[in-house]
Formats: sequence, structure tokens, C-alpha cells
Amino acid sequence: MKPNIKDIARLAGVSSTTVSRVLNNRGYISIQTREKVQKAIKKLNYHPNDLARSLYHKHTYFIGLIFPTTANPFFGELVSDIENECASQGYKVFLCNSLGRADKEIKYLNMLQRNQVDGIIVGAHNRNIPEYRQANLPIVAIDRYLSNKIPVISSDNFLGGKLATNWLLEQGCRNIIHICGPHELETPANRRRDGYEEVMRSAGKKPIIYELAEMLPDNRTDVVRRVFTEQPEVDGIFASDDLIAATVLSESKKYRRLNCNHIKVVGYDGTETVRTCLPQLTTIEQPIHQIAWEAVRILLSQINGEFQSSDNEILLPIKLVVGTP
Amino acid sequence: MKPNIKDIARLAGVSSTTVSRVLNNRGYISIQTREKVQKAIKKLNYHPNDLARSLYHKHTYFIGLIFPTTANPFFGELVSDIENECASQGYKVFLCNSLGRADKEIKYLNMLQRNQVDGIIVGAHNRNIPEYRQANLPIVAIDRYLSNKIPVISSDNFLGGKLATNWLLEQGCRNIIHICGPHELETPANRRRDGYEEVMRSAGKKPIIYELAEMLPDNRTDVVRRVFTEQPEVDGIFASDDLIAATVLSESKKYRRLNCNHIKVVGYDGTETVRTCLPQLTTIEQPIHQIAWEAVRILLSQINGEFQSSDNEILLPIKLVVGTP
DNA sequence: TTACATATGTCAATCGGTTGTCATATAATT
DNA sequence: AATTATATGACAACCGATTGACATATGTAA
Repeated sequence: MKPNIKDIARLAGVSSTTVSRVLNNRGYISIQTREKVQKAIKKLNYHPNDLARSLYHKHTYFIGLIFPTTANPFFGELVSDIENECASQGYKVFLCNSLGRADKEIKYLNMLQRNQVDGIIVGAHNRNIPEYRQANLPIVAIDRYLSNKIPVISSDNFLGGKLATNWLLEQGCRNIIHICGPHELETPANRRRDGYEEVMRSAGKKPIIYELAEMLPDNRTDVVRRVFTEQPEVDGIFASDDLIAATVLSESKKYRRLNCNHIKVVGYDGTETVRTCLPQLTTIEQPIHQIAWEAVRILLSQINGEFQSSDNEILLPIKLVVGTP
Repeated sequence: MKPNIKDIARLAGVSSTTVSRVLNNRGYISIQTREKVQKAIKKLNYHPNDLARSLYHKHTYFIGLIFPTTANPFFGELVSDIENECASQGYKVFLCNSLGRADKEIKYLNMLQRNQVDGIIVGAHNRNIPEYRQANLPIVAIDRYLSNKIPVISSDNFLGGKLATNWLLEQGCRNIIHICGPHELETPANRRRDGYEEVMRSAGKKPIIYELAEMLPDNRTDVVRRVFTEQPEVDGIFASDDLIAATVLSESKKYRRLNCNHIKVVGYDGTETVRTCLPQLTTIEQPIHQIAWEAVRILLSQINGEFQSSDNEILLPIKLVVGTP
């Protein structure tokens, strides 16, 4: 059986109050007693039960992370950065992969509340989920509006869309198409599309948009192929994430064999992984470290009751990274 | 303040024992009472405190995941799959990114024990850490020997190394070099290198191995460049993971401008992400879903006291995936 | 009428710590 | 000698639930 504080007290020949005092550095403790206790702790390989502690203190140092999936390199990097930042501040994270399913998301939210998390960081992409508003809990959203009380961290999606489209124009593209992920209401990421539309209209061109039904690999290929067959004149594509852009590149290679068109592509996210695999891809780089850092900072400020309403909406800068030739 | 079971009892006009009976479906409860209680739960947005429950039952349904980082697509996909499988069995996961640092790993192990996890899945890559043996806890390791009592899940690294090297030989490569990650003791992943060495020796060739000092992007580029300058005759590279392989590809593109060598490359892992970005890369595909599934299955069998010693070492099949032309 | 199933309540112990209050004892200071 | 700082223990309440034992109602079936 796992030892408890009484076992330690017995072995060290002291009271459990004294053990608690050693563990928490409170009150007077002689060096001899401290050492006796620490020796007993080592000997029995004792680990104080943090659940009991948390129960008493009503503070768990748990944080819930709800994201679509760490299998996507953008979320994989973001979650890794968030977890690091949390760990360095003494918080532990529950990972929840919602897989784009609203029902999973609601179940996770419920689970996190039952487990008394101190706060939640949400980057999942589902339709409006009212449960977030009722959850009377510190929450931070990444690239998503949950309610007007829940702070949002975004990077400058609108500017990103504009920069991407402008770059394609500068490269001499005449027929630029935008391919984006499944459309959701009130997602700041939709502003990428707005940026694209604005630049297109300013240039006197008609925006053409293709939308994925779901965020699946097969789906990406299907849509990209449809673009190539339905839009034979296309010479520029702005993809709303790098994996779609990668699919465009590989499909266009096959296509190019039949057709000598050159197609310029711009992606979105600029993760380390995709930059390593496809350095030739031009992309809009999101400041992942900064997003993670701000999300944790704002969540902890809520948890510690120091939230500034100026932090209710954070817009971080993006950067166009031109691919290596 | 958050409501507790007594608040629900008071509002529903019943005793807290009755509320507990409703929550746990025990004993006799009339439909009317059940409805009164459920209405009170909804009204107060009550979430039973699972920490208190866990404390009493000595069972948390928590599982700790210790991995290098979800920023690496292999671990990102693996962690996502593991989390999914856990969630579908009612378990919640703590995510721990050790970042290849043994000190972090030990701290995480400690933290997980203090938080009474029911078990741990370790995929981190550090030197021998004796703390795992003392931790009197169900543990499963992925591609790593922790102790003879801790079951290991691996894919067939030795065969992978052989298949990769053989393929390069079949492609007509004469000077095949192996680049691998930082070398650790007793890691089954080192068998990839053994497979390479065996095939090379059988072919009467001398194995040449370059090793990364650390798993960092800059490091990869440095080593790859060193290979190109120090081994001008190289025409085949077996990289021990896809990101190294990707770096070889992109560096060789630059190199090819100065030198008309063609270099064939084989990577390792075959993640969805890298397959999407670099479908032309030949690679050894690890069965990520299966690894995740087996890891969870074996961990839960330990937790439920149904562990079969035949599961002490699981070897899963790998597959050579030839890149698209 | 007796027996049993159904329905609910009271009460206390338990899980593993934390913390405040009091008591007590030794040692160091004034 | 009186005061104060140091060191430890005993005890109980508390955090929020679970559970078993026991009491006490009904309602229903034998």
C-alpha cells in the first residue's frame, strides 16, 4: 500500500503535525527532526497526496487544454509551448483532443470542471457551445470567440490574408483562389478569408473560395483536385493552413505533368515542422511561442484575480515568410 | 462559491445521501426524487468534485504521459492517439513534455505520483532514470527500456533499419550513410542503426554514422552539411527520423546546384504530417495507431491487475513506404 | 396479517492531508 | 529569576464526497 503521512510520522518517530510542518516549511523545526522526516520520506518513497491538499486548499494547479488534436503540427507546437509555460509556473495540464467534435468538447469541459481545474485554454474549433458561458471559471480562447467575457488571443489573421494575397499578386498571379478549412461562425481565423477578399476586390478581381468539409487528409486532396479541374486557369492559391498548401504543392506536381502551368502557393501557420519539410513554401508565420505565452499569462492573471480588461482581446503580429527558391 | 453536494440536497429538499445515491445510481430512488435532484444540479450548474471521489476510492482515472514534445509530429500524433484511446476508456491524461531533459523527466514523474495517477506511459528519451523502478506504479514504455519489469512497446526497429538500407542499395546507392538522433543507452530505436550496420556489412561496405548532439532544428542542418562536405561521395542517406530526412532533402537541393550528385534518402516514422508535406520521401512507417492502442491496453491491464507477462515486450510491424516519384 | 420490496433519512467513519489552538518543555536572553 | 524564542505533540475541524449500518416509513404481494 502507498504510505501516507502517518506512516512517515511513525517511522520518523514524530507526530503527523510535525511531518506536515516539514513538508510545508511552517513553524519551528529542528534540523535533526527535519532530517529524520526526510529520511523516512526517502525510505518509504513517500509522495504527499496532492489531491488531499487540493481538496483542502480549493486550488488544484490543474489547467485544461482543449484543442482539436496535437497531431496537427500547429496545435502540437502550441500545446507543447503552453504546457512548458504552465509547468514552469507550477501548473499541470490535462490534454483534451476534441477532434473537431462538439460533443467531445462538451464532455471534456464537464470532465475538467469535475476535476476542479483552475482554468481552461481552448483552441478547439467547434460551433458555438453555450456551456462555456455557464462554466464559472477562468478561460482563455485562442483564435475563437466563446463569449464577450472570455478573452481571445489571435494573431493578425486579417493582415495575414492580405499579405498572402498581395504576395501572390506581386508574383504575377492572375487567378488566385483561396482554399480554407471548414467554415465556422465567429472564428477570428475567418478573417484570413476576409483579407483575401479585400485584396482581391481592390485589385478588381473576383474572389473564389473553396472550403473543406472536414479537416481530414483525404478531404484536402479531394478539394485540391476539384480546384485544379474546375479552375484550370488558377495560377495562385492562398491556403488557410500549411497542410492544405502542402497538398496543393504535391497535387500540382502531378498536374504539372499534364499541364505546364506554374502555380504559386502561400500557406498559413509556419510551424517548425512544416518549415523543415517544405522550406520552399511561402507562408504566413504565426507567433506560436507568443500565443502560448500570452494565453498562459492571461489565464493565470484571471486565476490570481489580477485580470486587466485591456487583455480581453490580444492581437499578435504575423509575418510573411517567403519560401527558399 | 462552487456548490457542493449539500447545496444540491438543500435545494432539492432531500438528504445528501439521496443526492449521492442519484449521482451513483445506487439503492432505491423514486423517479420524482431523481428529477428533483437533477433539476437542482442543472440549476446550480453543479459538478461533483472528482478529487473527493478519487480520494475516497483511491482511484483517479488519471494517466501521465511523459514524451519529449508534441511539437515533433511523431509524438504529436502518438500522444493524440493515446489521449483518444484513454478518453474513450474514461481516463484523463496529464501531458508532460520532457524536452529531452532528464531533470524535467524526474520532476514530472514526481508530480504525477503526488497527483495519484493510476499509471504512466513514457516515451521520453533520456538516460537511465532509476526513479522509474522505485515508482511502484503501472508503467508502459514506448521504444525504451526502463527496467525489466516495465513492459516496452516498440516497432520493429531492426527490420526497419534493414529495409531502409536495402532499399537504398537496390536503388543503386554505393555510399550510404546513416544519420541518427542523439545516442542513448538501451533504446530500442538504436536497433535501426544495427539494421543499417548489418546490411552494410553483408554488402561488404563500411557503415558510416553521423550522430546529432541534440534534437534541435539547427543541429540537424549542421550535421547534414557536415555530411555533405566530409562525405562528398555520399549518394544514399538513411535518416533515423523524417525531419532529419527532410533536412537532407532540402540541403541536398542547395548542394545539387554546385554538384550534380543525386542523393537517395530514406526517413523514419511516416507520420501523416510528413507524408502530407513530403509524399516523395521514402520512409519507414511506424504503426502509430497500433502503438498507442497497445500502450493503453497494456497499461490498463496492469491497472486492472490483469497483466499477462506475454505482454512484457511487444514488437509491432513497420512498413517501407516508397515515396511518390 | 405477515412479509417484502421500495424509498428516504440520520449518523459516523473514511480518504489524506492542513491548519489553528493549546499545552508543554527546553534553551537562550535579559 | 523572569521572559522569550524554539521545538514538538495532541486534538479537532475541515475540504467534498462515499458508504455501510440502522431506522422508519409506505405500498404491495403472499
